[in-house]
Amino acid sequence: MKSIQGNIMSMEFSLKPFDPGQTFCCGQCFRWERLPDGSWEGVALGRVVSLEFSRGEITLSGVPAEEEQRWSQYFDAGTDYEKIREELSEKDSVIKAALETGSGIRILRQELWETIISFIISQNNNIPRIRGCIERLSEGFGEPCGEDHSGRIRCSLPAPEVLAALEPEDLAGVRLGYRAGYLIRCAREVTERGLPRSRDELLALTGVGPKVADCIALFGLHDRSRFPVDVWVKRVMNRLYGLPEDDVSGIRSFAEERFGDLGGYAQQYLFYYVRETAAK
DNA sequence: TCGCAGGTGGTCG
DNA sequence: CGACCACCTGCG
Repeated sequence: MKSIQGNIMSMEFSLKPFDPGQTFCCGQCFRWERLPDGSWEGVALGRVVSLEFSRGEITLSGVPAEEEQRWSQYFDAGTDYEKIREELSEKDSVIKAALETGSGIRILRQELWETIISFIISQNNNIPRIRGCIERLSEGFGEPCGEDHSGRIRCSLPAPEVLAALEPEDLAGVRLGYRAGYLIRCAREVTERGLPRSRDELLALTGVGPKVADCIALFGLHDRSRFPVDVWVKRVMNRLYGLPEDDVSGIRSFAEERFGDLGGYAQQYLFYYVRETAAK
């Protein structure tokens, strides 16, 4: 266990465009939350960090200065969002409206193994429960990362070798349901074969089908052309583009045709757009 | 009570 | 190959 005692450090870097609420709530991550004072707290890259944002400047607390590079990369600082947004806005009026609503979205560069676990858990599941599962799994089997605002010790997700050595019964308390078996088998496959490096290698893992593979490829392998089609995307593609909801391959090929290499960004804007405008 | 939630694996035809 | 369908869990 690494000690972060007496290491209460912070760093600042600029990011434009950026909106933490939009970025953390567009479906890509599960371990960031808004605190009552309006700041954000997250567990990522092996640390518990708090984030404040104003006037284009991010202030990150709980991170040593020498990790600045790592964290600006996590927030995708090297990508020109103005250019991407400009290019996408020329495609059609639907994506243009979505770009307005989610003007501060960025696609985080998350750790691969974390995205694998997270999106296997996400299948046939809802967001509050996904978050709960990830917390219980971390707390029970991960490594301590630090204290959060309430003084609770937060942990990383367990490494592949740790999960590989478990049996589904060991994970009963995490309440993953049938996904516990998927996770353990997947961890064993990763321990044997190494981490996946392509969508095809992802699809060869237990618990990873087309949708989950696209999410992991997009968020964990940083393949920005992937366009994950989940129920929300089906909904928005039907409502706004008139495509049949049950034809996933039709939606995929439409997206590829329309958005090309920028499919991943388009998906995030559309996902956020439909969630924001969801007539509950 | 029952369907549904950010799907997938297994089994049929 | 494509169409079904069971599946843990928790909530409305």
